[in-house]
Amino acid sequence: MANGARSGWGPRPTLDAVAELAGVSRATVSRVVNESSKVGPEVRARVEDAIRTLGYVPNPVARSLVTRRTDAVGLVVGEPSNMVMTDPYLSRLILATSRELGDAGRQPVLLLTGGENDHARIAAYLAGGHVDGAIVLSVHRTDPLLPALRSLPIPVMFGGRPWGDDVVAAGSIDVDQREGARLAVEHLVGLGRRRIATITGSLDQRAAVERLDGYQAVLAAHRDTLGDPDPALIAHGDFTRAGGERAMRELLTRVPSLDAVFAASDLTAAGAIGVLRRAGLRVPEDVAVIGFDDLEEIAAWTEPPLTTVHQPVSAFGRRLVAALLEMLSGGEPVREMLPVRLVTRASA
Amino acid sequence: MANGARSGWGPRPTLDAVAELAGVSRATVSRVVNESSKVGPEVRARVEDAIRTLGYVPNPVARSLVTRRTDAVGLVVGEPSNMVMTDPYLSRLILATSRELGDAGRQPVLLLTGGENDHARIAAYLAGGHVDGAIVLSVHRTDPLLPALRSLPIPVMFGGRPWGDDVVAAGSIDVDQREGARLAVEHLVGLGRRRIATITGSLDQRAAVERLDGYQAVLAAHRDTLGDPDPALIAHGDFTRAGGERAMRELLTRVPSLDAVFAASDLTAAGAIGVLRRAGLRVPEDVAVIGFDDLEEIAAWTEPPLTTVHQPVSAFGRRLVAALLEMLSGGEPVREMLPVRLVTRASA
DNA sequence: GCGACATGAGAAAGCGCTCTCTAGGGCCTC
DNA sequence: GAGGCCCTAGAGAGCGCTTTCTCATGTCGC
Repeated sequence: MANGARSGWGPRPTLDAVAELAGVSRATVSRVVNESSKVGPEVRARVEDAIRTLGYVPNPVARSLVTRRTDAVGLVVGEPSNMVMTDPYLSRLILATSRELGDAGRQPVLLLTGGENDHARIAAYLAGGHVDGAIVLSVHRTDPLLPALRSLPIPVMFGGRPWGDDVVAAGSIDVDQREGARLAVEHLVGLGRRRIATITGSLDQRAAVERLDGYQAVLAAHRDTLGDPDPALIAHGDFTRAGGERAMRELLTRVPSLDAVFAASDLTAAGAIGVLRRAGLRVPEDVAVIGFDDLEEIAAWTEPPLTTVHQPVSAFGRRLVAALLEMLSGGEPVREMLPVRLVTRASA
Repeated sequence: MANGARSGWGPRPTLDAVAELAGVSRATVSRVVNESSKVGPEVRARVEDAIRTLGYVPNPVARSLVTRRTDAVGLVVGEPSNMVMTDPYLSRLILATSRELGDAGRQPVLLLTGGENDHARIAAYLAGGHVDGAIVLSVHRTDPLLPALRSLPIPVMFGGRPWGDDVVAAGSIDVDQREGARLAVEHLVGLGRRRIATITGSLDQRAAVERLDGYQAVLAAHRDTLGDPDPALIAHGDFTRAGGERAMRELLTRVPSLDAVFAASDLTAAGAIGVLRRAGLRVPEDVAVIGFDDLEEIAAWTEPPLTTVHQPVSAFGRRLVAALLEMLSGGEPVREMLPVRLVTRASA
């Protein structure tokens, strides 16, 4: 009925049907389906025949009612209402993780937070036994889902450490954001740049804060040559291109003499480069620019190609899934930091 | 056990527990949970109390075993092995559809085809009663999943008409690809351009073929002013930026005199513009360029901003979901074509 | 050649929920 | 004031599967 009235959508054959056709008991069919070794070759063949002629497919719902597992994993994506689409890095991470789950025989169930009462629905979904565990990507500090995630009755892995992860009995994998920022800014210092600005990401995401931290750490470390850090060199973006443009314009107004910019994302960097060029400044001659992410679609195609901090997207997804699987089989929550590296192209 | 040994992951309270605490029968609790009207206010209150103190959450698995519905919908994305990430249009469509499903109280289950035996796993998943219906996006002609999709025991909606949709008992929504191409190329003709080239998308996707069709139709219609269509003006891309660059270089070699390009995607157009400018050609003065998709992140940020065919992403998702819901409640499969429009910016 | 033992297959008890069917009041009607 | 109704709540039968427990074989050792 829920399936409507179309032909071909009828009820599917059950275990009993197969059992009857094969002249065995339900239990035996179940054993065959689940590849238990305790079935004689002849009986097994008979059952397999029956399965084939009936086109039997086990009902996963009935199965998971008794096995208490669904082989599905929630993929929760914190989405600041309108912006998830805009972030190619996040898209890639989602897909990498999702593929990784598929390879592990787990069905990824994508859950986007963002709508009105979404977080309630999602929390209920997660708590309701629909999935064996969850992987959470890109939660924002203000996400109303966050409290619920802390007390979920299933294992949870965070991609990117959540705020206050010290109290969460969940694992997390993160890219070494601080180190990435450090590499980038050190590179700029090494290039002889003296007035190094930065455009941050949305500071309600921890990654943005840590990239800013890394930037500030380098500046502090080179206080002798660079002088006291100038707050005017910090402009706030939001990881987007438009945000990068806006911030770059601000910076240019405030500190026309700047000679380098460390942007919190490739998109931001691309926006910044656009503004710089339109302002008649040459990249990298007048202003060196470094991004963060190393997204093929962007970094390699800016003019000039972008020097940027490479984030290991596939490895990220892989580790996330591996760690969750460990937790699912009783292991302790994993905390891990993935290395980054600087990819030097033409922009710095 | 599947949940490991961590505290707090224990068994959840069942309907019986609630019933016992409230001093009523299971049936009554079920009625309260499902908001049946047949429960007296006093009893209802008692049950609600019990639910609250126990923190009861219904087990969806058990429920759907009897109701025969899961309230989940499969979101199948045909992924040419490595490339889904690269297509921002597809990402947006996925997310729009997914959000739309969420708003309709249906849980989107993202299924990416692409891996080795993925199609078998996915077909089994879809046929296995995990979801009530499916929405299929971006299937390629050679996708091994396609045959399986044709004979699924559940309602299916295709986003973008699949190859040979005439024989599929499924619905489809598509953007009017031909018309979009027609608008674009007519615009170029109207601008007085005479040697109008095109860069196609992957021709194993129907959208690419139809955009090419539209292009050819306009050229044929203007044969009197444009002369006989020149096959050298058609170069093959794959919707990506790199593909656009490659194709543009070919075109420039083959037909240096071209004065306009219709690209099958914004990404492709962006690539083409890059090549043109590096070749010392001005856009749009020397060569006018039109894209397809109208993705904010790209179209508005090329230099010059891109004239392009706008695809209604949100409406696409909305209609797709609405049509599937209709089928789920017994309606006939919907076939529909969404209108497109040309967005004129600076590149043509 | 008899008991001890694997080994393969069946019977049956659920998993947690929904939903029909049934029973018991209270209230209305005549 | 008795019969009939409606309304509420309980009993119980499954949904399709897994899994223990049990039993009937066939096999081996001594």
